Parts: sequence; structure tokens; C-alpha cells
Amino acid sequence: MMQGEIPKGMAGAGAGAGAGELKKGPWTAAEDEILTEYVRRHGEGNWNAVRRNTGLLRCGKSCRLRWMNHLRPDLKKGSFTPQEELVIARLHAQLGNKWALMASQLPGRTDNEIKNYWNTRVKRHRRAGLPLYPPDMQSFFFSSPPPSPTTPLQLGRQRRTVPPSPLMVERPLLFAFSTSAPASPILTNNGNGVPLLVPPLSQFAFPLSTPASPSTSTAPLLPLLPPPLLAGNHELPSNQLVVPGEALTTAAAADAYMVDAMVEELRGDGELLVAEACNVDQCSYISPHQHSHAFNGSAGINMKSEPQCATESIDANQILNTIPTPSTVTTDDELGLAMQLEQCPLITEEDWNIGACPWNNMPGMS
DNA sequence: AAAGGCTGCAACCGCACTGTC
DNA sequence: AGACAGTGCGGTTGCAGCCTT
Repeated sequence: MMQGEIPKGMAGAGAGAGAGELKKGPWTAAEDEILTEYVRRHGEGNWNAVRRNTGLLRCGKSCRLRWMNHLRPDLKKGSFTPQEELVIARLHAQLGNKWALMASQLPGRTDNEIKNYWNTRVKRHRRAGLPLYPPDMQSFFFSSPPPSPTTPLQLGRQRRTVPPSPLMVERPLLFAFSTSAPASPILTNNGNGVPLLVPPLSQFAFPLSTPASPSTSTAPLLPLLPPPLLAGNHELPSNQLVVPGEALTTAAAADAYMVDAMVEELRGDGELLVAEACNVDQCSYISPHQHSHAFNGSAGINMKSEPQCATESIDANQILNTIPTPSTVTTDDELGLAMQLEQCPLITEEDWNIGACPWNNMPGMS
């Protein structure tokens, strides 16, 4: 049955359902119309009132979902552009499966859309034995396995407890050992009072080849977004590129603005804790399995009360220097992927998209 | 042409958070 | 402080259409 088609016995809102019964399944055009009209009159929110006021036999959650994902007038239809795909990959590298946060960076796109896209991408790339992340990010992974595409088992109940940023949190140990990323993890607060492991601060927009200083917290690391994406003529949503009233002149400015938006969401109460010059011996390793309790004081570390590394408040803008952190959980697939990555170091931006990828002779490819 | 597999997408479900009483 | 409703989020599922054999 196609979207908008009225199923047998369900013509019209609620038809075919008994009184008080909530309808499920695909929305009909009539239902869409009712919901749209309701929102036009009353605005978004109070979704449970939709049913009361319109007789629409849909629960509030269903109404909200339908509106947010399909009926909102500002939704962008159609497939993702290559630019959007790059943004998604980079955001995923930094945020993990934070679909809503990612969606906030892609105007007109929904979390569901991004989630579906990414999950499809994971499947496709895994099957093809291709890396999930763009070339500039892969350069980081040469020194450590690529991030986990995030499995339900790893992340299912971590939500709201510890943000599941696969590159930031799941593999801090490997990150700390990474030769390309001097160990100076930063603990930051995500707004829920939960610290996040974030990598050392760096000159965010500086080239990756900038000499690293292991003794400082300013080692050059991976930019959130590649300069070509932000500084070139790529078309991006306005709120991703230019601060209103300011000309965007450098990739750094673009990066900074992009991340600023993220920082605003991530910082919450604004408290950021820095583990200064912290090495693996000094900082507790938080495994993915410890996430649910590592910060409550009963296990792992509690950076607020008993920091095992020296901490200090930092400006939120310093999070600009975030870098993907490898996961400590490595599946067989990932190991294979990492090996493939190491054997295929010369990956170009053009090659990254699977459609154009010529690596069908890569090791492990069937 | 038909069957089976694959893909993309819409929608549901359960859990967590937040605000109000 | 606890209950409750409303809302948001991420994981999962079901299904139609497409593709491959």
C-alpha cells in the first residue's frame, strides 16, 4: 500500500476502528489533512489533544511523528546530497547515533531520515567491505581501528546515560594510545551532568600535519568538517555555514560556527572538565560496558567529585577541537575493516561514495 | 515470467527526560 | 517527593517496490 492511499475499511480518519481504538499503520491523506489543519490552527505540541479535538484515532506520539517526519512544511524532500552525506558522516563520527542532534545540523532533514540513511549505509558498506567514514577521517584510523557503527547491544540502554559517541567515548583507550592523537583527553559535560570524553584541544582548522605536542593539550587533530566542504562552493544550509551578518572567509570560521552550534547543544550547563596532560595511566578507562554506571560515583570515574586527572573549566569553544576517538569495542567486521583501511590508504573524496568507489578488488571483498 | 532477496522508508515501541501538580 | 502527562529519542519492524537469478 502506498503512502497516502486509503486502506480498505479505513477510509477517512478513524474509519474502521472502534470507538477508543487507536489506529496504526500508514497514514491516509485524510488523516494528514486533519493533522495539518490542526497544527495550522493550534500550532505544534500538545499532541494528545489532537485526538481529543479532531477525533483522529491516532495517539499523540503518532501525530507528532507524522508531523515532524512528513507534514512539516520546512521538510526537504529527496535523497541526501553528497554534501549532506559528508556532514552526516562527520557528525556521526563525533556524536555517534545522536540522530536528533545530527538532524539539527541538517535543516529540513529528520532524525528518522538520517537514521535510515546511516543504517542503510552501514549495511551497504559493511557488505562491500568499505570504510564508513570519509578519507580525511580514515587517516586518523590508520593508527587505530575505525569506529563502531554502533550496535544496539552496545548502545541500546546507554542513551541518556552516557552519550554514545563512538569516536569520543567508546574507545578512549585506543584513542589514548593512538600515535596520531596524543593522549590528552578532555572530560566534558553533555548537559545531562554526564561527562564525555573528548580529545585534546587543537587548532581545529589547522592542517593535520601540524606538529603535535604531546605535552600540551593543543595537538592538531581531525577537524569536524573538512575544509573543502565548508570553504568551497558546496551548498549547505545557511545555518551551517554562515553566522548571520558575518562573512564566512575561512574554513576555520565555518568549522567554528558549525561546532559552536553543536557545542551549544552539548555543553548543557556549560561545565566542561578538562583532564590536563592526562595519559592512560592517569585517566580511568571507561569501557562501553561501564557507561551506564561509570559516572555515578559507584564505578569508573566521577570527574566531578573525584577526578583522577587535574581538571579545569574551559571555554566551550575549545570543543571545536574534538576529534574522533576509536572505540574499545572491536568486532570481527571492524577488524577486517581496519585491515582493509590500512591496506588502502589512498582514498580520495571522490572515491568515498560507494557508487564511485573502485575498491571492488579490496582484500576481503567477495 | 516468476520467485526470492534486497533496499529504502514509514511507523511503531520502549525508555528517558521534563514539567506540573 | 512522588505520580503523572507530555514529549523526545533511538532501535526495531513491516512492507512495498526494485533487483537479481
